[in-house]
Amino acid sequence: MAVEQTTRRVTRRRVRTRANLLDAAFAVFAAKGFGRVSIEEVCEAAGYSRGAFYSNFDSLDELFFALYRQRADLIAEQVTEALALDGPGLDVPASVDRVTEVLLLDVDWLLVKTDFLVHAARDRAVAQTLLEHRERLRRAIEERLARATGHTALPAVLGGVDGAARAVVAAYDGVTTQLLLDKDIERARVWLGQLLTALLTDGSGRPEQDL
Amino acid sequence: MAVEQTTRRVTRRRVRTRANLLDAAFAVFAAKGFGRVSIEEVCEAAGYSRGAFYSNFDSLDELFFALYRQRADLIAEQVTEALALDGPGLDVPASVDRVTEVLLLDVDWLLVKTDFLVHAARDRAVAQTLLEHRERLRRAIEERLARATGHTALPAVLGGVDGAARAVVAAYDGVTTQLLLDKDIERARVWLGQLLTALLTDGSGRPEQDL
DNA sequence: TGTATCGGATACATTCCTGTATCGAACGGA
DNA sequence: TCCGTTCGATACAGGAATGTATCCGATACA
Repeated sequence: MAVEQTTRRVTRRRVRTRANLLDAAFAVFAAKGFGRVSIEEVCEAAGYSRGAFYSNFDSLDELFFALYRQRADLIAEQVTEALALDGPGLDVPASVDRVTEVLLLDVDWLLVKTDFLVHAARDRAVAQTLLEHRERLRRAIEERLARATGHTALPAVLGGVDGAARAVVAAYDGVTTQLLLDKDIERARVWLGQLLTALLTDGSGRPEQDL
Repeated sequence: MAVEQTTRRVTRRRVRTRANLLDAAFAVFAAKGFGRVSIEEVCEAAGYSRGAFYSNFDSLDELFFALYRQRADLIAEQVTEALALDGPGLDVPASVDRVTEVLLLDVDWLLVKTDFLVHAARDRAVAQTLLEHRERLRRAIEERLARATGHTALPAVLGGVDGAARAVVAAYDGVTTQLLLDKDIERARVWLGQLLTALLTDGSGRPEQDL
């Protein structure tokens, strides 16, 4: 953290500045990619000088990390909420619609998240953070699926609720990759729905909706 | 391209230099990520001065592009070959083993490829190249699956051989994402096998091996 | 409202990287 | 082997980004 001290009077101005810097960073990172952005650019976009930056962060890496945490937490909450909404039956299309509303809506977030992925792939500590975020999401899915068992059967190949949840995440990641290239959100949404239906049904051709 | 001229005597030395630069770039990009690499670093790793670089490329972007094409072509060939090998029956585990031997073996390649993905996600022209590469692979898979129909049935939800091939690619992408974080190749391989089995069987619980 | 502290602007030194221009050595063809 | 061409090393100038030190206006709190 920038400026260590046992006690520190944190003013409102500081909080605002920090938030503005993070917001500006998000926009700039999304547009140009983390690797092509300088501290100055972020400051300029936020309407501050570099003095403000160094007063709040030690490096661009630290800011990126903070940015990721902020948004990832937000999204994890939203997804958990969205999954908690519906009843015990597993209405795949409805759930997918609601969740993708959160997860696939904002291509900018996908861009930044992928930047963060390649960043994490080269740094154990950062990777750990990302893995934890992913696990939180997977857990939420797992619980959702668990509530549905008894009502519906999952395909055996994946090995229980745990495997099924992993499969959902993998499908999401797979669809994301394609989406980053063709930028066709609607297509991605439909496609994810199909994939999940294929993965979460026993394959009798009868999707397990509303059972 | 660097140094345009209608006719040009290309010496062997030049070819060697170019190849060395590309190889060095691959190593450096894999280790540090495209965004954190300077032209000088690539040259140093290759044992050349910057003069050699500018004689062969105009920018780091151009080199990156050339590097991607080179490796992507190689891999597309290998995958096509691997898929052409076996008979008309669809032996999912065997095919997966053989293909992942090529696709998931080299984490360095996955790192570079993902760097290229985020690069492409922000540049239409580059994205086009990546999409073409992906389509080549998808076609190879499609043909493989087509040869298997009549012997085996695919789940209807995905909508024919086309959809099934897309699903295979998505599964691969999904597993790749996780692999980049946990670096566990064996796990990834097993996991991809399970996913594909789940996706490509009619879900009766009976994988369509050796039919 | 007064005052001590905090936050951010500004200016500066520095480092790193880029791109170009030039030159000698290596190369290939005869 | 000789010669014209090509390749890559070296030196240089310019620019861009970084991090720090300093200062003044803003802010919290009594």
